[in-house]
Amino acid sequence: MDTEKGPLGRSAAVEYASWFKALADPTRVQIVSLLARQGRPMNVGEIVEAVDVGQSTVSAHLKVLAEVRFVLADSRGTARYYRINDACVGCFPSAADVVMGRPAPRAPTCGEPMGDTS
Amino acid sequence: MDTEKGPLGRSAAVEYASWFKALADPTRVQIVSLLARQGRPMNVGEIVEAVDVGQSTVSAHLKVLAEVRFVLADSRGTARYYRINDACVGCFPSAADVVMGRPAPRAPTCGEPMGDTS
DNA sequence: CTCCTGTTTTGACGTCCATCGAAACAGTGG
DNA sequence: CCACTGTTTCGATGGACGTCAAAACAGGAG
Repeated sequence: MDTEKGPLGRSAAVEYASWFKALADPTRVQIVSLLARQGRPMNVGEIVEAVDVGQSTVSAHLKVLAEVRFVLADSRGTARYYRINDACVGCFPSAADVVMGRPAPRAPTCGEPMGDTS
Repeated sequence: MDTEKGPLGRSAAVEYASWFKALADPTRVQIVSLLARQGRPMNVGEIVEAVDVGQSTVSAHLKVLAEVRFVLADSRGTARYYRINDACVGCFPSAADVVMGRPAPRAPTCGEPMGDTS
């Protein structure tokens, strides 16, 4: 459970860093926050209207976020609906706790909702 | 308090992203976690021994972390002691909560411990 | 003043990233 | 089959990042 006083293992640090990196861009923060607050699936066009970058850029960001499982995709017809991964809503702040040297009291376990197990 | 359903304002997103970006590197995650767990000031040499990159690299990372106020520096003699910023221990996970569309129940307010108000 | 130790800064190198416009792809409807 | 709409992928461009070795800086001891 990694309760040592030393540094995080390199592999754990790599994984946590990959999560933070997914949110290391303002546009991606906006997208995730938008999907989390709306709490409903949104298609790419809707998202593009909310953040002021081009549509292909939004698509690229969504790809990044989906690869880390922050968002999940659902194809309906020609459109693609993205929604937030509810597991991450609890899990990601826990990661912040761990890095900050706290126990993670919110999400008991995290399975592997964000791990790159695609 | 930003309780809207729309996206985060661009400026807020930029600020949050800058915090996440500070932890978007494995070595920096290790450093922060090390300082948090040790709970005591450590000089650069100690930190270098815990993470396996060169010393100038550690120094560069510490500079990044200090700019975002994740760590604080204290010069004693020729050595420089870095310690975790306790405000961030509570504040940063709250940021994760906000982005994830949650109220931030842990840190009542955050002053401006990490803001670039230097 | 001169060495020594601990740290930051500089310069360089290779890699990754955000963004855009244009092109390719995929369903849907005429 | 063809047009249309929503989305992804491609190619390019400019900028930022992580890392290192070497050089510059600073405080303390002889």
